[in-house]
Amino acid sequence: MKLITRDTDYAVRALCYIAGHKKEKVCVSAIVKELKIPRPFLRKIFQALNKKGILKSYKGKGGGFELAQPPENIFLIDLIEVFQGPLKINECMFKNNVCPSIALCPLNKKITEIEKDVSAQLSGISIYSLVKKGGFIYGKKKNNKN
Amino acid sequence: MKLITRDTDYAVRALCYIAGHKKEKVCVSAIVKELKIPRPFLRKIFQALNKKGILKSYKGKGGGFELAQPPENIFLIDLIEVFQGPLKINECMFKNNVCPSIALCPLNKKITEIEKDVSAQLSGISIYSLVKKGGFIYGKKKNNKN
DNA sequence: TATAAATGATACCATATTAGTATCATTTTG
DNA sequence: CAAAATGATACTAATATGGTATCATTTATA
Repeated sequence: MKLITRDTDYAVRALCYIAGHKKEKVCVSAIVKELKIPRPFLRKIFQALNKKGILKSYKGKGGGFELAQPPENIFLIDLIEVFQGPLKINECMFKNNVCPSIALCPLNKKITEIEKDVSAQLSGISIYSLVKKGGFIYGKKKNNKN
Repeated sequence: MKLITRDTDYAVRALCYIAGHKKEKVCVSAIVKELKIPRPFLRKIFQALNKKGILKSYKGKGGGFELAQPPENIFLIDLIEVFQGPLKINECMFKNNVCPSIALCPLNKKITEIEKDVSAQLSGISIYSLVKKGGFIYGKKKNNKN
């Protein structure tokens, strides 16, 4: 059972990478080289993040991406919601007319509590909080010939 | 994003149903009728629960299933693990040799904490705790001709 | 102004997971 | 022996996941 899928995963890593290159635009090719993410997949991911206002893109030669928001304001929960839709632990247990009432259902109540907890915790993990501790510092570009 | 899949869902409901019929064996057909779960699917689910020692089966005419353990001892986490494998929120973020070390990775650390929280909460929800509150009392069999 | 290097848009494809179905064998009661 | 139950197992359909592929557009710069 996965809470985080591959695209969310890659997005987190790539955003951390960009966050480590503060003043620079970073192009997909550079990240692909460094993080070994399949290039077209990362392009798709970045286009989504761009549309959602998490990345800002620059087209044309010398273009690339930068964070559209400070890394303190980009949270894991946001990325999960971009790629996996809204956090919703259970959505099918109560649809039939079998359970007397979703409002009264004790399971639904408990699951909803867990959901809120998880959501709160995921909302506390920012890109900044991941980068500052050092685990995701990927080193600056060396001699990039592409 | 789902934490609970359909089979786990059905299993919970069916076990609650059985728990409401304490002294009786309950056959698949009866549950199917009451809960509107697809019959062959529920059969598959019950065979899995039987193998895991959560249900006890009686073959032959007049046979059926009963709980192999008291409902106080059957927890949501157990059912999730039967049908969805072990709770593991993230398993792919750290496999490559990109991240310096999984032990140092701040994201892994935080995700692991969330994982433990969720697991603890799911371990606190027993079939009994769902049945006793009344939300899952499905009423006894009426005149069952199958 | 042509070309190279970047992203934008979009459609497609392969694999895995989820949600079942179908069938035949076996057991048990009557 | 027949009916009614589960056991075992294989198959199938739909959806989600993890990508590819292609062409269009923009921009810097030689």
